[in-house]
Amino acid sequence: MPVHNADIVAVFDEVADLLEIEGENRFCIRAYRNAARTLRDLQHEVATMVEKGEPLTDLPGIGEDLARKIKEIVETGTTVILEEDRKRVPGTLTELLKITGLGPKRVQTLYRDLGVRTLDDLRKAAEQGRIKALPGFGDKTEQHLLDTLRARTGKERRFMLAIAAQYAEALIAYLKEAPGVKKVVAAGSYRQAKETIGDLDILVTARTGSPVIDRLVAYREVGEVLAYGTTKATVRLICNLQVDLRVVEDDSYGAALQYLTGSKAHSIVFRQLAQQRGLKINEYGVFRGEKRVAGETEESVYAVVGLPSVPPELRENRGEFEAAKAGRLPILVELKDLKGDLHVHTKVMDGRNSLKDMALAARKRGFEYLAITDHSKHLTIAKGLDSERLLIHMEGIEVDILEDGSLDLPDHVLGRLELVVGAVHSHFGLSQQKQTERILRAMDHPYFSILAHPSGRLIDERDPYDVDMPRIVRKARERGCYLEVNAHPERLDLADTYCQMAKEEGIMVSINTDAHSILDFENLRYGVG
DNA sequence: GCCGTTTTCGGCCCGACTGTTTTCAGTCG
Repeated sequence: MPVHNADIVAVFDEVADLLEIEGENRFCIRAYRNAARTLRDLQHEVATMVEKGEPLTDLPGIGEDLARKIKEIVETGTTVILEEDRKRVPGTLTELLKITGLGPKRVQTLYRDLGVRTLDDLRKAAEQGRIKALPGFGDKTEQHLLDTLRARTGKERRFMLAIAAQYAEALIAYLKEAPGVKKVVAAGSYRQAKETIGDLDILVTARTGSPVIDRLVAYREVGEVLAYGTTKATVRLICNLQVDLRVVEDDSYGAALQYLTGSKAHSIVFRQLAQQRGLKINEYGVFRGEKRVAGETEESVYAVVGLPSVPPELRENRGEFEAAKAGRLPILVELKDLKGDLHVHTKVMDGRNSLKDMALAARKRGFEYLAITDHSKHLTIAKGLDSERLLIHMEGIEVDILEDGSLDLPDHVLGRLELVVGAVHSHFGLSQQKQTERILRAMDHPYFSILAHPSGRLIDERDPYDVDMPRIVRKARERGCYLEVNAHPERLDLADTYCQMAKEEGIMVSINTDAHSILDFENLRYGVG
């Protein structure tokens, strides 16, 4: 059975969880987590490296010991240390860690004193009132566990960026009206323009005594207040989106924004860099001893470690530090850079607006070009249209890639088009090899221009089909065709890490809306993100 | 368990809030 990076990540994460419950050395635990993170971000299969005998210790956070364990997992699917851990403590305890309020220490207590091994055990113990008597637990904790377990019916929902934006923008406008407030800005994964966000992090700068936290708690959309202090508060909106609010003085704005934006992996490395220079960095500023040396702006915070400010979207510890150090930070694409859209539909097929409406809307945005790319399978129906209308319509096409990788239209038709956008709309369940071969074959077609929504995923709804994306990327380079970043909030593929790969391979990506109405042009901001 | 412009040993990001305490551990981000 082939062992994927995700399998090794799962083993390392479980080892880390179990060691933590056992109260082992926390730095040893962190080493497993760091290694898991490295493998999670890796763009190629580590099993292949093992096969080729490439040194795994070149990977960050992988030393002699973990390299050996990776080999062991690749060969046997597991590692002796995990199996031994499982003998000492039940593996099912890791699921308890996912409950908010339960960390390793409390899980250990629950297991040791009450024999709780599973979520079901936990629920029973709570219902019997046996938890509140444990040391470090109490009435409130037990009640919280009961509430959480009841509410927890398999929903660990993340919000699509476009959905979160609606809540974020309204809330920010509302908070700005609190007396004494200076700046209100969304940080976290929202500011990083991730595809989905787990919660919304809001940073506020305000003069001392501003009632902005009270204003948040009084917001009409707040369903539950989870934490409520003088500098931070956490609430859950009725829509279930969790909001973390943090308030600092205005001269800490840069430090707090940097701190709250993350990602976690980026922040850890960043603080280490500061530490190496004898500096301490926190959300209030950068300090040498007691003296604050920076913090008003993000630029000032990055400058103390000798780096230019890294754009939020790049803060992933995936090479941005090296790039910043070498003065090679990329200039990011911005919305205003877009000159056109190469994938839109009209009401001739399944769109809502006419070709003319779409063209006028595009012109209004300042676009220089627009490709009308209605669907191919419907085009056969369009034979009934008069030839003049058909010809007007024949500028571009979104042609189906059929199961065998052939295109859904004959060459003499495709050859007359300016642009052929190919896409998979069927047979999502093929094996990785078949799916990959299918798409590669389609890309080999002489008229093929752009591979649309290359992974086929619908966020929250449909997983990507199983495809060897690095091969697709290399094929695009070989064939001189392009890959799409579909700006629809549910798609947003090509995904970020593969965009980076495309860039490194020198392949252009086309940010397209796949618009089915003039309103959909607004989605371009998410594609750019 | 990893790692090195201070290091092959001795470090490893940092602070707020909650609940249970009676000065703080645990958890979270």
